[in-house]
Amino acid sequence: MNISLYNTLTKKVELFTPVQPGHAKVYSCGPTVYNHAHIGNMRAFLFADLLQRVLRVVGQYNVHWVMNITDIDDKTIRDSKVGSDKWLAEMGEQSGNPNADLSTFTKYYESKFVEDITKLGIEATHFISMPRATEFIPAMQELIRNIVRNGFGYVAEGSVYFNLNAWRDADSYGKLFQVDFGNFREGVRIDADEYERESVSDFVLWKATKDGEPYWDFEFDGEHLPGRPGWHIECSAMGKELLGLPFDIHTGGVDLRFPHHEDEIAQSKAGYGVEPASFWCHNEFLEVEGKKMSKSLGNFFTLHDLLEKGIDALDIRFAMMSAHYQSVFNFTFDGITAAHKARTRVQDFIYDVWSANGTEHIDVQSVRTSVFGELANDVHTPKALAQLFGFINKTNPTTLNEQSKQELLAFFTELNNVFNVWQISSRPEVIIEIPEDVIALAQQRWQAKKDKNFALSDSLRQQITERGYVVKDTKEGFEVVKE
RNA sequence: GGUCCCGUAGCAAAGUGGCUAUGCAGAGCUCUGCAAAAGCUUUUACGGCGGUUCGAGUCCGUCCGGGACCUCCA
Repeated sequence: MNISLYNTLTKKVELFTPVQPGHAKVYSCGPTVYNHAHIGNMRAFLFADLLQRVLRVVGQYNVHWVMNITDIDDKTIRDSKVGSDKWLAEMGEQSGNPNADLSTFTKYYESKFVEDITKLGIEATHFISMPRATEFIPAMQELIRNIVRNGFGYVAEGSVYFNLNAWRDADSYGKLFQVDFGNFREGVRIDADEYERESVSDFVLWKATKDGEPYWDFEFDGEHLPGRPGWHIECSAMGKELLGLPFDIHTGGVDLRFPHHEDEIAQSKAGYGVEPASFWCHNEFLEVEGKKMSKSLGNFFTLHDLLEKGIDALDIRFAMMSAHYQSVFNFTFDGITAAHKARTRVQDFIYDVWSANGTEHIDVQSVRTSVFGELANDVHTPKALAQLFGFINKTNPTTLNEQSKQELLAFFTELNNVFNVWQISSRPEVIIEIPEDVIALAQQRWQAKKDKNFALSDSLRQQITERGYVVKDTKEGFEVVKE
C-alpha cells in the first residue's frame, strides 16, 4: 500500500517515494542520555516507532532505522563531572578522567533508555544501529573540514563555527522553519556561550575544550583544536555514515525543527553537497492534564514514575495512538484508564476469534483495507482505530467459520506488528492465588444459593468482597477473581 | 515583538461544504434470585459575532480563550 506523509519541508502531505525502491531509510533524533527520559520524550520515540512499523507492515518496505544516542553535550558533561550530585552510586567510582566518566555516566542512562523503550513495545531488533555520537567523532571532524574548505565555516579561538551569512548567500536557510533574523525577541538567550563568533546567528560546529571537560584531538590544517562536537553535527555525520545521503525520512519533535534540524540541513549540504533527507516528520508535544509538563507544576513524569503508579506501559503506548501525532496529546490518568479498557476490548475480541467455531463468513479484506488505508494516510491512528472498533462492533467473533477465523487472525497479527499492544493467542489460563478461606466462603455461598437462601448468599458475597475478591456466577458454577 | 497551531458532546479525539466518526463515562434493555461479566440500544457537539453559499464543525473576516516555538527542550 502506498504511504502518504506530512513533510515539514513542503508543509503538505505527500506520497512517500523512497530513494531506493523497496527500502525506507529512517533517521530518528534520539535521546540525550543525561537523565531518565520523560513521557514527552517517549512520545517522540513512540511516533518514530509507529512510523517505521507502518512503513514495514503497511508499506511493505525494507526499513533501515537509525536512532542516535547523544552522549556528549553540555548537560552530560555537567552531570558527569567530578563532584556532580547527579553521579549515582550505581554508576561506580568516578575515575577523574573526564572522557571515561562521561562514558560511564552516559552508558548508564543509555541502558535505562533501552529498558524504557523496550517496555513501551519498541523492539531493539528494528534498529540497524543506535549510534553513539562519541563513536563518530572522526566522521564529524571530516565534515567540519569540508564545511570550512567550502567556505561556510571559520575557526575562532579554537572553536569552529558555521558561517550562516555566507550560507544564506549561497543557498537558503529556513527550509523547515521561517526565521526572522531581524526580530529575535528581546531577553531570549542569544549569546548562549562565551565563545567568539562573528554573528549571533552562527552556530558552533566544534567547541574548544575547557579545563576538566572531555575532549578529542582535532588536527585541522596544521592547527591543534582539542575540543568536542557541537550539537547538530552528530546527526549530519551519523546519518551519512549509516544510511548514506540522501536518506528518506528524518524524525524528531517539533521543537527540533529549529534550530537543530535547520542547522543540520545547512551543515550537511554545505559539507556533503546534498540535503540529508527528503522527508522531515515532526511529532507534536505532549501536555499533562492540559498543561505543559514541567517540574514546577508537579506534572512531570518519567516512564518509571508511571510504572510505579501501576500503569501498564502498553496502555501508555496505546493511549498515545488515540491522538494523531501532529496534534498536542493530552496525557491524563483518566485517559490511561480509558485506553486500558479500549485495548482490553480489542484483546478480548482477539481471544474470542481464536476460539471461533462456527459457520459465518465475513469479509476480512475490507476491514484490512480500511484500517491500513488510514495508517497509510499520514499514520492516522485515530481513524484507523475508529475503523477497527466499527468492525468489532458489528462482528460476532465466536460464530466465524474456519476460513474467516484464520484470515482475521492473520490480519490481527499484521495489525499488531504496527500497534504491538496485543497478544494474538488463545485466552490464557489466568492462575491467581485465591486464599483457602475465600474459596471456602465462595463454596458456602454457592451452597446457600442452591438452597435459595439468598440472604445468606448475599452476606457471604459481601464477606468475599471485603477480602478484595469478586465472585461471579456462571452456568456451571462460580468463579472467584481478584478485584 | 515575530512565526505558527488549536478551540467539537461529561472526558478524550477524528472530521477532505451536504451522509451515525470512534473510545471511555452516562442512560435503557437482555441475561441473572440479586449481582458481576458480556451483548444490544441510546442521549448529550461543533468558543462568540458577522460574511460567502441552495447548504458551513468544515471556507473568509473579526473578537474571545488556550497553547507552542523564536540559538543546544521530544
